[in-house]
Amino acid sequence: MTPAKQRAARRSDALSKDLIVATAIEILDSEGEGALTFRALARRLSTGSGALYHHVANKDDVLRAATGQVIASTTHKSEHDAAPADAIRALILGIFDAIDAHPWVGAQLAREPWQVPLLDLFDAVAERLDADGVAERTQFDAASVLVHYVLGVAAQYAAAARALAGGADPSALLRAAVEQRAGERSPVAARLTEHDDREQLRAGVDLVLAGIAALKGRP
Amino acid sequence: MTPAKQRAARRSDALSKDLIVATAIEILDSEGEGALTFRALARRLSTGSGALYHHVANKDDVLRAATGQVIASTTHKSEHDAAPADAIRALILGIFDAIDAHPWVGAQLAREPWQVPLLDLFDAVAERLDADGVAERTQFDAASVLVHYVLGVAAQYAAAARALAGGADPSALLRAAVEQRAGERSPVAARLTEHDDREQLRAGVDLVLAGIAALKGRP
DNA sequence: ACCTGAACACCGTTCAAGT
DNA sequence: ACCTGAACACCGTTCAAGT
Repeated sequence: MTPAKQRAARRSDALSKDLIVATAIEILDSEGEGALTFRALARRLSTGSGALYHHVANKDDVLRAATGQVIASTTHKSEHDAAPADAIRALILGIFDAIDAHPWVGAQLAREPWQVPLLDLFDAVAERLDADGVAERTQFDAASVLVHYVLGVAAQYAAAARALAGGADPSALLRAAVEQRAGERSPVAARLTEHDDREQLRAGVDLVLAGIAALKGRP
Repeated sequence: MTPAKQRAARRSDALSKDLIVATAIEILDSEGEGALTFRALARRLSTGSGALYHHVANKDDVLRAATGQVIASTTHKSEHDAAPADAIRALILGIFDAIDAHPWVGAQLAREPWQVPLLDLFDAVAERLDADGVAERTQFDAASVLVHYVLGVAAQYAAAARALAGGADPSALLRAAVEQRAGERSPVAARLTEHDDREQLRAGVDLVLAGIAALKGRP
């Protein structure tokens, strides 16, 4: 009996793209971005690394699918009865929470933007603003700011997770960078070392929402 | 005469971190992110790959220094007499222009955020708002949104440049992704395929500036 | 058709040996 | 002190050989 047959007999899960992607998510979540290799995938699946290429195109294909799965599961939870501002806050914070739970998603979103899940987010944001009577041009501008904003936060979060996995303390590194600068005055950036990322994201979204309201003509 | 001696005699440029970083920027600009290897660097510098480690810690060190050099050169051009809104627009668009000229900078900023140049940008934005009488909390929120926003744009831009270098047409890929979705209505995202990135960034910055003005209590 | 696993063409980094 | 370049420990991907 070959290993592949053993696996199929034991768990009734023949090798497939879904199984490969699910296993990739397991590895990424438990051991981090650096641990995802085709050799590690093949070992966990009790197969040869070459076998994977019968079901996925390449490593990017696996990462894209894994990211899509995580993001899609958050966007779908969008509530349709909430006020537009609340709905948008929930959408953006939902992306943050997904990245908080799976930091590698942040790195992948920054590496390959405009994947389908992000387009869905873009449209979901625009749709809420449309329902609120916001001009189409402002819908587009706002969606662009919010999606790129959370993309930037995602990238930063993933970098911090990588530093943490590498044994470094990201907040100590940030503190060191803040102090290293020749900057004499205006130490606003120093506050970066003491804020809560999720609360900061919410405050940023509120600032954008204030801008939308202002352009709508009501304070 | 060793190759190193020949190089030194010919151009009076002994191996140094500055020379290594300058050569790395040459490679990144002319051949893209994928072409920067220690072997390629060593070849251009007529030395052995091991010699580089006498002057730089590792590849990240080279990329960090190269990115810092590009970003620092744009932030320094900040005008001190312009209106706060104009100054902020100039700062953010300056980052965009740097990334437009050197797409690999976008990838590196997304990979290792909170490098010193970004902290400088953060402070520069906050300082302009401070001079304009904006509350400190709003200064911080606005700087956070604007810096992360341009970071997200940077990541997307770098990904598009990578796709282009790989022989693909990024805008065609985006169009395909837009059409691939099951999305029935609200095709706002479809407009992504026809906008100008720089103009869109400017519009997004204006939206944030409108939010700042609204929170300041004037329309 | 699918799997196997050695082989290929790369990486970043190290290190004994030179000067 | 600095340089050299082979060697090490990895990658993603391919492919002849099997079932």
